[in-house]
Amino acid sequence: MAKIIAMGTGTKKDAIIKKAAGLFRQKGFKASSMRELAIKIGVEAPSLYNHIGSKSELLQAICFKIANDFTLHLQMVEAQNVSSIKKIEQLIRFHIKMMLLSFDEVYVANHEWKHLEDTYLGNFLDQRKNYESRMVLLLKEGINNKELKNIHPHVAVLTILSAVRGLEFWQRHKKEISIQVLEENMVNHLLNGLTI
Amino acid sequence: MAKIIAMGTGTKKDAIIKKAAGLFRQKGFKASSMRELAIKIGVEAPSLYNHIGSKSELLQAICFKIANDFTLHLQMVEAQNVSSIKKIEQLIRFHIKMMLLSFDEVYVANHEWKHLEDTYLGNFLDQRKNYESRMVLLLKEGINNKELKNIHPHVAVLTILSAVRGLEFWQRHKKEISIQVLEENMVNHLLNGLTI
DNA sequence: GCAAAAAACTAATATCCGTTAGTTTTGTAT
DNA sequence: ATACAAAACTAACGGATATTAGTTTTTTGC
Repeated sequence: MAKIIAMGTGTKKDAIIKKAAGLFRQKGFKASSMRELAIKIGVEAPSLYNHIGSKSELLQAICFKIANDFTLHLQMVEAQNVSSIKKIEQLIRFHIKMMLLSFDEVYVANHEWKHLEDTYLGNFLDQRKNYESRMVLLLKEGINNKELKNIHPHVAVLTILSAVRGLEFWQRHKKEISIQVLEENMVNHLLNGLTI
Repeated sequence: MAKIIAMGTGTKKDAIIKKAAGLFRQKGFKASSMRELAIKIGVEAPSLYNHIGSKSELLQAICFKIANDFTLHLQMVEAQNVSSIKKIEQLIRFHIKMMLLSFDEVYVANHEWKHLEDTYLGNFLDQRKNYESRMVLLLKEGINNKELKNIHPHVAVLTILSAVRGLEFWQRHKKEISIQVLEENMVNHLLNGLTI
């Protein structure tokens, strides 16, 4: 019947992964069936296997693409010669942008990584842990430089990462709040607090 | 074989719900099977149906119990005659306590509500929305009273709720960080920020 | 101790799932 | 036009799932 790849660039596999991200986000990995995915693409389920190896492979592709994006960005920020506070601000803004530009993928990486196969699961969690640790280092640096209060850096990282992750709920309020307002408010809140 | 209810108070159904919360948190609702749950309880799967109506009912019980706890607490706080900032602080501390004391249940309510049946799903989301709105009102009150900066109250609520929800990750760092340190740091961060 | 009720068990059903096998259609390069 | 490759299709399989029916065991109240 119809060809999978509609137009533009990117392989057919990429098109499937993109649709899978949308489906997995909406229904969850386990509750998403290959038959459903096939319908979304306009094809019978077995036809998908001409392009992909397995359902699991789709989840892997999504999770590791996102993990890689964040790791690469962190590397770039670390190499800069600016204040710790500027570095942290950049990380926050990048998280916000990623959540807005690659919502489905980030959401899936955040929520469905549990269902990665064991070997990939370990790898994924290691990458997360590593990212977190390096972010703690940045916070410690800021505390030592007296740029930041003497807070518990690990808790602060937890708070920041959780807050930006929560932007997934912002999708509900898209119409009421612009990206700019959102970004400035959240950065300001996380860095400077609520109190006067 | 063995009887389901081991000891102490609470009906047999309660015992099943409690174990279900643990299983659903660990594996996710869809990936959790009634057979697995039965094993955890030490019984054959069909025996569960002497005490519960369906798998879905378990999820409903968990989600609405938690939603109710939060709504009741909010009601109590609203009725108090204290500053807005004190009220918000109480909410934050309650979220932290709930996350630590009823981890499985809160986690499931936060992550698995998607799989509620349609009629319950709407009800659940309404309750969440209502909670959020009333929290926004508290923030607005604080801004009007000049207790708080002139931030966007909706974004601030989003940030706070996301940050406390992120305490689920704290389970990984239980040994390194005490509850008290965690609570004081997070409250301070969310209210007063990181910068000096 | 005995009857009634509660709760366990075994067996089975219908449904859905990811995936494979084998075949046919479609697209492409000469 | 034709041969080859890519990608679609249909049919089907083996396994897992929630749940029901029917039966037996266990507990409880007197």
